[in-house]
Amino acid sequence: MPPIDWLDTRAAQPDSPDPRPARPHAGAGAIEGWLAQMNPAQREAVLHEAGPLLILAGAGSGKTRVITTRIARLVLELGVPPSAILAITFTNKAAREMRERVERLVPVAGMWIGTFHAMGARLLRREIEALGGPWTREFTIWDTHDRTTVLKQLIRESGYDPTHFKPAQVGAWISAWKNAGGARAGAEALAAGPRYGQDQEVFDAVRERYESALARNNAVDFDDLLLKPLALFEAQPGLADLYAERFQHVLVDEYQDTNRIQYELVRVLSARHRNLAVCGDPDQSIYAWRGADIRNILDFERDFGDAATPVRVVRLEQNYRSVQRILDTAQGLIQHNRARKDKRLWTELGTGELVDVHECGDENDEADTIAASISTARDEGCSLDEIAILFRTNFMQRALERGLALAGLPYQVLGGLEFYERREVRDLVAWLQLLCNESDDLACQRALGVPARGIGEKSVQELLRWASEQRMPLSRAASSPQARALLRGRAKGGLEQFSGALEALRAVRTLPAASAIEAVITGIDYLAHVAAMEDLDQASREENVQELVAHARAFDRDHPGAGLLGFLQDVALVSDVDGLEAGGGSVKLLTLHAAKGLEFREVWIAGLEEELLPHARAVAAGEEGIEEERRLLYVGITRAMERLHLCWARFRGIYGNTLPRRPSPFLAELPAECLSGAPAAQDARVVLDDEQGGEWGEAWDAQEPQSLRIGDEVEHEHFGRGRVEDLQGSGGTAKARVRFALHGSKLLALQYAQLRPVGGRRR
DNA sequence: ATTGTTACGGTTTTT
DNA sequence: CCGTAACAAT
Repeated sequence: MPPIDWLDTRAAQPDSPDPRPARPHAGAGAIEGWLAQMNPAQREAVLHEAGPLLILAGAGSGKTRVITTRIARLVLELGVPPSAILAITFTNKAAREMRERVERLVPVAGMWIGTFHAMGARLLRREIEALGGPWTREFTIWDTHDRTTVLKQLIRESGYDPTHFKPAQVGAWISAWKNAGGARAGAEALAAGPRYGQDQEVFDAVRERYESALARNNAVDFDDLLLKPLALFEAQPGLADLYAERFQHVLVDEYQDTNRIQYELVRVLSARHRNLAVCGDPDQSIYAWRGADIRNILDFERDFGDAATPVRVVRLEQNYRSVQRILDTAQGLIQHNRARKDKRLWTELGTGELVDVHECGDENDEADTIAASISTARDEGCSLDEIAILFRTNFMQRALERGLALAGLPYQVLGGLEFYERREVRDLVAWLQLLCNESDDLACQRALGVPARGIGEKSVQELLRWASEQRMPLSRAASSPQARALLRGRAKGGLEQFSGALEALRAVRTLPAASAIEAVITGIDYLAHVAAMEDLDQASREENVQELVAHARAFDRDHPGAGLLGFLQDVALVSDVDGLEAGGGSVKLLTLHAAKGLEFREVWIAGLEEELLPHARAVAAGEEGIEEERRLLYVGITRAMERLHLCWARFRGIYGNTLPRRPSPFLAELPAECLSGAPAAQDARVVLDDEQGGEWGEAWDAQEPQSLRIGDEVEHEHFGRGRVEDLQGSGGTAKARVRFALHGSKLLALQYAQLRPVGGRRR
């Protein structure tokens, strides 16, 4: 088996047939030119040579440019071989971008650039067999979805009710436990993990089963991608030394978002040469909820510096992205965080226009407002590519999409996991996983029913039972005549068909990804299967299949030699497919989290409302939660280069109910002199200043429910005229269902909605 | 075993 | 409201 090291072998130029074309790269002299365009702080960060380096980089301060130039200089002037450089990013998108930008400057062959998880996967592909467990280098990566599926079975097997112990929740708990160090030590660490009272016993039992399922299936989950390398390094210091020796320079981006395990990995990998450069912005730390520990960056100086080699700290505060007004707005907001090192961004890009605050009727009105304004911008020659709409939670996406579609504006959703969640994609991926890793029972279970062969739930259970008795993987059991004897009728024939297909396809594991997928599609006659499932539009299913093949082809082109296993790894780790799509000419829709690291000429942030931003659950978590939400909005604001629009709606449909909303308290924290459309901010102030009273208080005085009758004509300030269809509750909880001419039927809380009776009736 | 129906529950954010 | 999941029917 050839060494699996595909990230090393990526072609320098995608369109070139030669994997290693001799590209003209900048000579050493070019460095002077790059440095000349930089500010002193940036230069300092680039030129720093040995020892730990902390780059505190504000939003838009040219951080990526500094890192890429720094890498280029290491190679060109200090003669560091590319293979001695490890650059870690937080998202795949960032990794891709960094690789592309470094590639333009110097040869990158042999350089490790990727996310923590990709790095872990890569390391394990080489070394997992040294760990001494049952894993082989063909291991499967189980994603969160897979984990949930497996847990559901295990919870049931353990005699518990999956509706009570929710698989996803148990999975989250197991993940937290593993990351808290549970898997690495004994009772002491066990106590360190979060505890769940009397459910603890159940969690522990399921967790143990889950871990042995991973081992039995030759699978690892996302957490293992970080934990196993660390365990490996701890068990075999010699191996750790080997890597630490290799990586003369380690660079970590978005360091404020690293968790404890990542911190320790970085520590091990940089231990020998101690040339660790980290880069981050505490104001943009938005992942505490998944274990990121902001102390990693705050304590960096103490943790990695000593008297002989103190940490060099560089602060990048000149912003090259946004106009001053946007920076002032962001600054005004973030200043409200208490736990914060002060920092002040400045720009030479001019003052810019005021930030627009839009007060909308409801989520559809919000979407229409945004769409209408973007239409106008387009007519004035603005490219849609440069416009983004950001939102807090995914459910908001739908209304926004609708508004854009209605206005005939092309859009693209970024960062959605959708593609790999599609059934047909998962079907094919399951087959591929199984062909690479015959121990993967999960993939096998799925593949057994693709296409439908008359092997139902019961037959699968039967096979599983027999397989586990024989201590063999499901896929091998499926090919065994003894197992076949357990089944009868249609299932028996189906199983024969299945094992035939499996046998015939066995060889595809060594093919390039695209060829392998095509072979599977033919081998199991998948397109006929797709055509047979007439539930949704099968045209789009076929398209998805074609798209998967196209992805594979692109992967093969970019990573020659990586093969099917490499592709599957990419599929497991890369959630955003957008980089591969032709994304030209469309408005971008994305969550605030997904927006980090990106920039757009014009940015819209929707849903600046109480309970949404800051999110109710963050608020419940206390002041720290609110501060993280504030940072999240800060990230959103600082994505904008020229124009920023903030929206909130007086009503929003949530779970089918239209609820009255209040503007986000964050709006009141923005400097008034930066805003236009100020009423919203004033409203927010009223809310903050005086919870009960003020003009709003009056408006909220409860209406007499008796004053309305079913059938009454009423007028609503945003929805216009409508007729009362139904009344329910009384007093403060009284609600009326009103059908509006233009907005359909809404359930309105009378306490908040100001319904004016029309047609003579007075209250 | 597949299909159709109904009930229920869920929405933070992601590698 | 919507999508999924458990259930019933053929």
